[in-house]
Amino acid sequence: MAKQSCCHKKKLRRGLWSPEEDEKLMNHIAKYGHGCWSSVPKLAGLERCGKSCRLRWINYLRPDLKRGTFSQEEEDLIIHLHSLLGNKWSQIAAQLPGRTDNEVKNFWNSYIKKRLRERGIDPATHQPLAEPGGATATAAGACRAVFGDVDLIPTTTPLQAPFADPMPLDGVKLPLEWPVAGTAAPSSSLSRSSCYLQGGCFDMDALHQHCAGAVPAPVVPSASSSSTLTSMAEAEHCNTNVASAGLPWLELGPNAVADAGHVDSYAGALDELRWSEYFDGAFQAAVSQQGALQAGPCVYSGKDDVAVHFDVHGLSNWC
DNA sequence: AATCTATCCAACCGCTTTTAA
DNA sequence: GTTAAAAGCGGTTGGATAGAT
Repeated sequence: MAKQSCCHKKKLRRGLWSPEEDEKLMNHIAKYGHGCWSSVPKLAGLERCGKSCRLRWINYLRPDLKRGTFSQEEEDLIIHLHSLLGNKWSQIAAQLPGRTDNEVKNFWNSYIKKRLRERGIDPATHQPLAEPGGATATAAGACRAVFGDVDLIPTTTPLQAPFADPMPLDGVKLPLEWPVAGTAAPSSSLSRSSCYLQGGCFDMDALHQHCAGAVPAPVVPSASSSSTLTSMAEAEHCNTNVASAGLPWLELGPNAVADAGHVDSYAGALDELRWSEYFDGAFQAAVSQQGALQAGPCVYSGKDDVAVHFDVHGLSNWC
């Protein structure tokens, strides 16, 4: 027997949110925080289930959402993280300040997947698609993802965290003109606000201290916002001057040993490889050039036996 | 102008994990 | 240790809209 959702059980309202509902929810959270989500609809005067309220807040009403089109950097980062993490949308979104897992997932499914296929890359495996009559690249787990053996190496310019100034909950005034269904939030009201309701955001103060050369402060990872990786990138930005021949904030490097000099030591052409090149076909050339280096079928793998254990939170150990 | 098709994305569903009693 | 509730997550659906015919 199919289980009915909580909304069905209680005959609650479903579907798109009206501006009035949005306003009720925003007003409630601005005043009291969300607390226990299951009690929010009742307290806010909404005929919705708590789950629906939570989703609406996380995916649309949260003041720290960026919205709008994804930048090239964001796109590249999503692809890279997907190659490492798979469909862990929440973890991927956590590295993209102001983006939600739902947004990233939709972007992936509607745009990136298609684009990768156009470039002859299997979005599921990040390997070249099988050529008709040619060798398949996905031979039964013979290889990890295309970027399976590389690490994210934060370099000179991290993705910009959109909120420089933490906004404490006390006294928070959410602009009521934003966002209503179908309208984009005015950037002025969103870009510098960071909602710390329920302690759900990363600690920019700690980050700034970190950047200023203070004792590295633990940056609290959070599912609702950017966490360690971005923080790491920013820290790197502040403390070191890592030459970046590729993306300004990201380089490819070997996975196994994340030592300071590993970029230089990474074999041949890979250390100059950029995502744009990857998409523009140079990727294919790099594959052929690297052919002699690679014993296995992995396109980017120079160390076939080194398993990848990518732990986003573990990246804090890099500091 | 009308209809069809493709695309995008907000929201839902159901499962898993975490937390509290 | 057990159980129930809450929260989190990823997959999927369906409505709105843009573009093509």
